[in-house]
Amino acid sequence: MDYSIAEISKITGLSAYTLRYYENIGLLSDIERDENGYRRYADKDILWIDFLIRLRNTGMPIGQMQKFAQLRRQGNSTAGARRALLETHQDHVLNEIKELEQHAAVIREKIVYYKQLEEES
Amino acid sequence: MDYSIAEISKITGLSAYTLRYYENIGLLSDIERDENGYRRYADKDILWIDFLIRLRNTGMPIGQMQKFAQLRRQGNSTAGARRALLETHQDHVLNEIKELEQHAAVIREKIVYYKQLEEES
DNA sequence: ATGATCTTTATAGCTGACTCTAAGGTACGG
DNA sequence: CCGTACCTTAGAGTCAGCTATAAAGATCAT
Repeated sequence: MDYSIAEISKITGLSAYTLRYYENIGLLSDIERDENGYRRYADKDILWIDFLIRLRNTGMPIGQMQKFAQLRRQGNSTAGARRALLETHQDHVLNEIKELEQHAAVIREKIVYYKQLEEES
Repeated sequence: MDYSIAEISKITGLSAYTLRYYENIGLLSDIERDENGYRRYADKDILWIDFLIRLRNTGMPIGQMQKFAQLRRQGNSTAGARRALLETHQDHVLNEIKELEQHAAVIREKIVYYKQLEEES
């Protein structure tokens, strides 16, 4: 199975613009082309794009994603480096979750404070 | 006690540029001036700046912070509106925490996968 | 009283991450 | 063979959120 850029856009939620952009900056590579030069995406590309989206959604900057994509292109021998990169990122994510929880607690206090203000007025 | 912009920058971690910028866009208001026109920040300003930082760190866009700051300037009668705004934001934050946890779980699986790859190679 | 080190304003520039435009090629229904 | 609906590229534009520059005034140590 392969897909046009419009189909992949629908499937992944990334715009066609963004898909081309990601390819330009090296996040996507080896995307097949049909006889007219149109991109044809494969199922494995969808998996990879979904993973990129996951990294993005956890706040990984594009520079690091590029590093990761580059290691991936270099084959299995870079598995260690890729794991290390992911573990560092994982630490960031877990840390961010903790911080968000603390912030959320303070915001909750503030909400309680406003409720009191409303009752008094 | 009052503080120069350089001191407040150190205390809050925001650059002097950012402090002036926040004042320009209405996030900070009624900052005192000394006889030379230099800004003099009060302790209440520090509390407010810290709260702004908290909102920022939980991903609140500046536009919403402006809305919040505007309500605050209008006095106690807006407590309800401010509480509502915070509650909506709180929902976003809690949701984001949930999503981050899910993403973190998938990244963990990926890390395990790379560990296997390394052992096989 | 001079140089270094603050501060002020207005305005320009930067970074990250897209998002769109222009100019053109391809496909396909009527 | 015309319209329109895709697709291509290179490059320009946008947006949020700062960050820096320029020109000038104030403070302070030597």
